[in-house]
Amino acid sequence: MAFSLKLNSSSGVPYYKQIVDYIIYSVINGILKPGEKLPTVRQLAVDLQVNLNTIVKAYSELEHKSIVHTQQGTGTFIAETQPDIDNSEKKNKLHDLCSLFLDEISSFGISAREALGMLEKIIHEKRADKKRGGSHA
Amino acid sequence: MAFSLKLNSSSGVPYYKQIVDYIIYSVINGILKPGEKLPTVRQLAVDLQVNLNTIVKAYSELEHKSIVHTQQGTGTFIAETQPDIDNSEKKNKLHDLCSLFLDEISSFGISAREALGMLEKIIHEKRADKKRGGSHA
Amino acid sequence: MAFSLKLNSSSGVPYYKQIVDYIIYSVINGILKPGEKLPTVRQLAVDLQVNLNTIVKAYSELEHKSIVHTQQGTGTFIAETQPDIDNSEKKNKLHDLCSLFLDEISSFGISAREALGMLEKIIHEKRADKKRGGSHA
Amino acid sequence: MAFSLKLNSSSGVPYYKQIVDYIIYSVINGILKPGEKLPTVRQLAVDLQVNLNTIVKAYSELEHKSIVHTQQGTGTFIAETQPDIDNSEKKNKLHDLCSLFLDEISSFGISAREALGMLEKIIHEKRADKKRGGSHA
DNA sequence: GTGGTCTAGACCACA
DNA sequence: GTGGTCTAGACCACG
Repeated sequence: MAFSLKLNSSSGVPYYKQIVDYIIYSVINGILKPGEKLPTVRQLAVDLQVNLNTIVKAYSELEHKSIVHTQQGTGTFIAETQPDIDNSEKKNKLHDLCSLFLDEISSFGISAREALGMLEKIIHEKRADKKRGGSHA
Repeated sequence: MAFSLKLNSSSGVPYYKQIVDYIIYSVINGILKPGEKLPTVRQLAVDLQVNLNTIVKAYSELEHKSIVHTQQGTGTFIAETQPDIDNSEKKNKLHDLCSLFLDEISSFGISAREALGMLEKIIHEKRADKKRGGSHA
Repeated sequence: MAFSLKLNSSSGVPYYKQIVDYIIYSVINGILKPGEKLPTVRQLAVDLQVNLNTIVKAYSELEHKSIVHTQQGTGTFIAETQPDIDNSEKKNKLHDLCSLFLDEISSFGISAREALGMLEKIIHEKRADKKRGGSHA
Repeated sequence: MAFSLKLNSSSGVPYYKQIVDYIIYSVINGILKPGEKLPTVRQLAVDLQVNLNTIVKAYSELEHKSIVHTQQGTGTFIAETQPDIDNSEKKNKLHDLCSLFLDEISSFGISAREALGMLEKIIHEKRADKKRGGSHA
């Protein structure tokens, strides 16, 4: 079945990046599983109503990141082994990013409470977008 | 006087936006005070080693946001009345920062749920630090 | 009997070429002997879990190179006379392998000069090993 | 000045890859130096007589490999810090690749001497190609 | 002027 | 049918 993704043409985020982000998000959250076949480039182009090359670019990006694996003539698949940062390193990275984020917002006079609220709002919006999408076209 | 600003050429954030952000940040934090004169576009272009048009674009943005005020032939000044940095501008910045943060963590294979957990943990730790004395940042 | 061949889906080398190379390799090294019957295309397709057409293409290539010989309704056999594997075929293979090798080292930031030096060093070591007895690989 | 590169349309190697390979080769061999500006995508497209998008693809590949660095509106530059594998690791990698290469050729009944000859021939051809090119168009 | 993105449409290699 | 490459040409953001 097609993706539940609707491209946002007014956000300024390039289509190809929205597709990349959506697939990464889906892999992280177990919506797409290792080995699973992605839609063909042509099919997804039709579904999302964008040019074929835009999908090609998105899939290429994902291949560069080792998130998907392409076999010519066969299709594109979620990679069996996801490039997982080893656990302790991941935890460090997470801590650093979060710490940096809190520093940044505080330098703009924004409270942590406000930031958490905004984060939850954005996450919620993204989920809603994904649920909503797919019924168009 | 020159700014203490170093442009980051590898972050992907456009120069003009880095300049805008820096000046807003400085106003919020009292580093630049209402009525204070900003460097001329030419001077700042030389200091930051960027194209003149880049500074022009940054100053225009700031003028558009009513954060600075340009007097023909005299220069550019921080506006006497900072209308709503606390409202619309801060909210925009907050949204941008949060969105960027979510992008970043997802590119490291970290889920939003994990990040929120870590943020809350860090916030909690900081609070505890403050109560205990907070001298060791 | 089935081949001891595992197709590598991540190498970028097309399946049909991997099969061709494997059979040529087997003929050169006496694993497959002149007149010996190859698996049917159907059987090999099942064994290697690839599309039937992939085997057809591989066998065609081999037939074109006069390495195998197909008898309608009977099967495919290693040709009785291996005409010039030692000449044109070997030369092609040599060129391919060398070209691939140079690509690989350059993608690791290694210059051709360095590689040639290392090759000569290894060759020299192997010769010395052989003279001393050669029992340790 | 333009590159001394002539695209080979009959080799089967995609244009964009020939360009990537050429630039990597040039960086490794000090022909292009860190910080040096590459031709604009439009200029190179004219010089090599290929479509602009082909150059864009080549430069993108190089950016993915962290070999070049792009600043929108300014141009594309050889990265200041080349992604250098640390020295001991590089040496190990080199040894492994060479060893593997020698094993491979010997399994095809090719002698090391033949391989070295072919390698030198290919290297020589590549150099000649680069020298020859650029005078056309 | 510089790169970034997108469209429309074509031809080729592989399964 | 599947992805890979390439062309021609357009519009946008940045410097």
